[in-house]
Amino acid sequence: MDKKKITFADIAKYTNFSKTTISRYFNDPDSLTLENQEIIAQALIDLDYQENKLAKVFANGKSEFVGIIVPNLYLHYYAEMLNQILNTYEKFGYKFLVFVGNHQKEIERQYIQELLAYKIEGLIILSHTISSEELASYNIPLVVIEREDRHVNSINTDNYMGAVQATSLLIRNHCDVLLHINSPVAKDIPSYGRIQGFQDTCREHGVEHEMIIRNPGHSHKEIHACMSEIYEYMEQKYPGLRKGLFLANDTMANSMLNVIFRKHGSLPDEYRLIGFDDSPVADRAILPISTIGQQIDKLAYEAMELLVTLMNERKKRRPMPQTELIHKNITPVLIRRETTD
Amino acid sequence: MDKKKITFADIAKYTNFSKTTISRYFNDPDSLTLENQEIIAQALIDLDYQENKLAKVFANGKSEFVGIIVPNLYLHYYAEMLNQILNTYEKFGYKFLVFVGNHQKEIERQYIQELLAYKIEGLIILSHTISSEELASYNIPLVVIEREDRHVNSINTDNYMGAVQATSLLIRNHCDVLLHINSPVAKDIPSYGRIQGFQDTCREHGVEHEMIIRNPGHSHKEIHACMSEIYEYMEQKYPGLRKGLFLANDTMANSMLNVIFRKHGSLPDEYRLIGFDDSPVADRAILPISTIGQQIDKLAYEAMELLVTLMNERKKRRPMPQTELIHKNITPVLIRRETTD
DNA sequence: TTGTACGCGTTATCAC
DNA sequence: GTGATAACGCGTACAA
Repeated sequence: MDKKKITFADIAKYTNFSKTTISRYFNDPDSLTLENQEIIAQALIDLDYQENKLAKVFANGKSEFVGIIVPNLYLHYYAEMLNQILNTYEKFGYKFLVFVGNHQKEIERQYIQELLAYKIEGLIILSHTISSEELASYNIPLVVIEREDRHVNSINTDNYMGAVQATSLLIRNHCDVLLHINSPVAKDIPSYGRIQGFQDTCREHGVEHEMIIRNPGHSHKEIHACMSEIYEYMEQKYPGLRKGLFLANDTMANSMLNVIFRKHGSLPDEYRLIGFDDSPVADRAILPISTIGQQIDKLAYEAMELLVTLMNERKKRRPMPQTELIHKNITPVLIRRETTD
Repeated sequence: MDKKKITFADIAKYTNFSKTTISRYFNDPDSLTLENQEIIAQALIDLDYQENKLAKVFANGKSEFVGIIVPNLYLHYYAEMLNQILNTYEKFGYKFLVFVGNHQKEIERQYIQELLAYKIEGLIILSHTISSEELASYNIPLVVIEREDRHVNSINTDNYMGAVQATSLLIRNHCDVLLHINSPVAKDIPSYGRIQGFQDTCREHGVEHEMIIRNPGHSHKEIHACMSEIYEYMEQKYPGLRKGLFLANDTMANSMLNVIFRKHGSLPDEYRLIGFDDSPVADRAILPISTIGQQIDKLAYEAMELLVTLMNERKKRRPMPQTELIHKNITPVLIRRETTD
C-alpha cells in the first residue's frame, strides 16, 4: 500500500529543489521559470502528491473555515438556506462546519467553542437561542440571518414590506375583512414586521381587520386542529363577508386551506388566502397557495459576502475595528397563485 | 484587545510546569496530582486559554473530520438525513464538512480532493454521480447511503420489504387492480427493490397489476401534469374497478391525490393510495397519505456507526484491511393514514 | 509524577 | 529565481 504520505520534502529531494521552491510553486508559481514549473508538476504526478491543507492552515493561520449553526433542518427554510450558503463555496472558497442546534442553548455554546477551537474565520448564526449580545462577545467575524440582531451584523428579509404586499393584495381582492393569523412573536425579531406591516396597511386603507395570535404547536395535527378552530370562529364572527387571510407561514396556510377545502370541496369565493415563505408545501397544496417568497438565495449570498469582507478586514496587518453594525434587508417577492385572484 | 493567543508554552511559564505537563492535563489528567490539576485549571481561566484543535490535529494526525457529499437539500429526505448525521456529533464527536453536489460529477470530484486535503478520516456519500468503483479507489473509510454500492460499504433502506408492505396493504384493501407508478430506475440502485417487491407480491397473490413508468420531471407543475395524464389513463382502462396505487414517492402520491380530490371533491372509494418516504408532504396533504416510512434516523446512525468502526480500525498500529464489504439494510415501516383503509 | 527534545508539513523571513 | 532556517502549537518517545 502507498501508506507514506508525500510531503514537500519528498518533492524537493526528487526534483533537487528546496522545500521553499515547492511551496512557491503552489503559492506564487510565476516566480519560478516555466521550465522548473513543469519539472515540479511532473514530480507531483510521479509521486502522487496529496496536498495537506491542515499543515498549510497551521502554518499561516488562515483556516478558510466558516462555522454555521442552524436551529434544525426539518423546516424547508433552514435546509434551503444551508443549501444556498454551502453553494457559495464555488464563489468564495470557504469550507463550512455545520452544527444543528435543536434549540438547546448550552449545547450551542459548546458548538461555538468547538468551532473556535478549529480556528474558524467567521460564523453564521441562524438559531435564536443565544442573544446577540453574547454572540458579539465572541469577538469573531459574525453574521446572523433573520433573528434578533441588536449587537451583531445581520441579513434579514424585509418582513414589513412582505406583509404590506400580502395585505395589499388581499385588499385589491375586495375582501371585506382581513385576518392575520400568527403565533406569538417577540418584537425584536425581524418577523415581527409581518404583524406591523399588516396592521399599518389595514389602517392606512381603513379596512376592518383582526389579529389572531395562537400557539398552534409544531405537529401537523396540532396545527390542523388550531386552524379548524380558527375557521369555526371566523365563520361565526364574519358570516357572509369575504375574508382575506394572511397566514404567517405556508404551513399554516396549507392547513387552513385543507380545512376550508374539505368543508366545501373547493375554495369558496368567500375566502382569499396568502401565506409566507414560498416553501414547497405552498406550491403542492390542493390549490397552489399565493405567498410571499423569501429570497433565500440572496439572503445567503449577502450574508456570505458581508462575512467575507469582515474576514478579509481581519486579515489585514492593521485591521480597522468595525465601527458600526450592518443590517441589510432583502425585499421578498409576491407570488400570486390560485388562492387569490 | 486580547490579540495574542495563549499557548501551552504560556501556561507552562505561568504555572512553572513544562508544556508536556500541560498537554497531559488535557489528555490524561489523572496522571497529575489533583493539586496540580487545580493549579493548571486556574491558570487556564486566568489566561483565558482557547484550545487549538488544529494544532492538535496537525500533531497527531487525527482530524476528527468526516466529509459528506449530499446531492441537494431541496428534497426533505436529504435534509433530514443530513440532520440525523450531524446529530451523531453528540455520540461520536466527529465534525462534518458538508458539500452539496448538485449532480455535477466533476465538481464532486473536486470536493473529494478538498476533503482529502483536509485530512478527513472518513467519507459519507449520498450522491449518485460517482461510481462506487471510483469511490473505492480513494482508499479511505467510506460509507454510502441508498445508492449504487457494488464496491463500497453501504446502508440502505430495505426497499423490497417496503414495497411488499405497501402492496400487501393494497391487496388487503380489496383492490381489483394494482398500479405501481415510478420513474425509470437503474437495477443496481437500492430503490429498484420497490419495483421488484411490487411485482413479486402481486404475482404471489395473483392480482392483476401494471407498472407505469414515466419521467415526470422535477417541477411540481410537470409532476402534476404527469399524474393528470396517468389518472385519465386509469379511468379509461379500469372503469368501475377499485384501483390500488403504489406511488414511488410521496411527492407523486400527493400530486395524484390532488388530481383525484379536485375531480371528485373527496377520495372516492374506487381509489386506494400509498406513497413512499414519509416526507412531510404526505402528512400535510389534503388527506393524510399512507406511506412507507424510511427510518432516516436509523440509516444515519448505522452509517456513522459503521464508519466509526472503519476509522478506528484504520487508526490501529497494524490495521486489518477490510476483507469484505458490508451492506446493511434497514427495514422501513408501514404508516397507515387516510388514503388506505 | 514530571521534563527534554524532537516531529508533524507547511509558510515566512531572510539571505544569496 | 532560489535556498536555509525558523516559526506555527501540540503530541510523544524517552529520560529523570
